[in-house]
Amino acid sequence: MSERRTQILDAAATLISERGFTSTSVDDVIKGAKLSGKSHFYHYFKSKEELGYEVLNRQFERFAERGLAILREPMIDPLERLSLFIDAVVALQSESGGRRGSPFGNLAAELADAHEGFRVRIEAVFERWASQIRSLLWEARPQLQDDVDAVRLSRFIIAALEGAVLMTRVKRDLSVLEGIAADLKRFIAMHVRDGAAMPTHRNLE
Amino acid sequence: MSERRTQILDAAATLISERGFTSTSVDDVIKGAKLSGKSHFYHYFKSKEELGYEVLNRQFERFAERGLAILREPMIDPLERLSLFIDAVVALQSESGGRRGSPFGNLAAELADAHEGFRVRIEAVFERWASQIRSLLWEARPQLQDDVDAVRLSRFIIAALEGAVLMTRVKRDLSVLEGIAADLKRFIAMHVRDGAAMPTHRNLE
DNA sequence: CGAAATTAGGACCGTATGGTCCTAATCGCA
DNA sequence: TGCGATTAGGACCATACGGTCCTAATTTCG
Repeated sequence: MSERRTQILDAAATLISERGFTSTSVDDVIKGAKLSGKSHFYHYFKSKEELGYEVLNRQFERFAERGLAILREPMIDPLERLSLFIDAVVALQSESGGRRGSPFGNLAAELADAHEGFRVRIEAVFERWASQIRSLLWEARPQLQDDVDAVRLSRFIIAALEGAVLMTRVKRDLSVLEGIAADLKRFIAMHVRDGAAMPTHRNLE
Repeated sequence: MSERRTQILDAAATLISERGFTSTSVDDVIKGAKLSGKSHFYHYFKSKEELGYEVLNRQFERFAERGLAILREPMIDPLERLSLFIDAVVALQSESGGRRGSPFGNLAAELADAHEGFRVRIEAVFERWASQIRSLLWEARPQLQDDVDAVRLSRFIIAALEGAVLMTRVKRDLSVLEGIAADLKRFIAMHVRDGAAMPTHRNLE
């Protein structure tokens, strides 16, 4: 992957997460990536749409590395991992100072109804995310109550986090996300088997 | 309020909730409301922005009448009301066949970072919504545990619902929302005082 | 009736959009 | 040395955007 390409993708990612896909023009991206002109851009991408798809992919990869990876840490108790993952989402959001939503939630709200190509790709992103959580819940099965529905619980976690990021952005107040994250942990703890010991009690309580 | 005006507002509300504010052009609204031309439109609204504000207001009023009103029903137990309200959100979403998100969540994701005027108005909407839930929780105080934080819980409920609507739209599957709504009720039930009887057990369990 | 509000319809403007095409300079590398 | 990939930069295009202005017909209502 050429350096210029990633430069363009990075600039586009920033712009899209700030203004949305539709409101980000190709000329904006060119300016942001300091390209010489349109032909320079179209040398690397065949259309703005394709750029958008690649940006989404990279955002997910980045999230997979910096967020979802925690869900697979082999040396940590699964439920503790889940709690650390929630912390990581809060931390990632803090980086942008509470501004800027989840890149997935943003694109979802903007394009889910209007653009089938994006909708399908965003759906795939959420599915991969949910699947990671499901695996973790499966692993934590001995500590969980028998009737825990991993599919439903994983969806609930994602929805709560996405909704929390959205509200945090609207209120411009990070403590909104922190509060919801804490409540979400309590909700998860609700599914723990009575006899099972809670991991470290640092994060889930 | 003249009939034409509401006609324009209704057409705009539909278009905006389908394609977002930015992607809805004044010409689209004119077509949708069957106006004769631009001057006809600008006879009623001084700008597209102002139209957007009024649409948002109307969406909230509609939501207040068809949704939030349930939270204030005087003859029903407060927690039961909360449960019925969640059902109402699901029902409202069903009307659009799972498509179309919350008009607030949509605008929030699209404009919260980009347009301060909208951000402030959307924040006010969420605040009024949260305040209704807080009142209800205050009313339900005797049935709730002492340490229930009404501010936090109300935010959690809204975030979960907004996130749920978003995911439902992406997956084009209403059962996602139904599942999250059910889990949300269980989370609320978690805050009920041990001794207190659950209302009808029909909705909260 | 007559004035005011509403409807109708079109011309126009400056700006921005995604995208194409073309020429020429520079670069890495075999 | 020479070839292909990259960089540079500009002209151009059809379309769309929000918004203004103007004229004239029609309706509403005191």
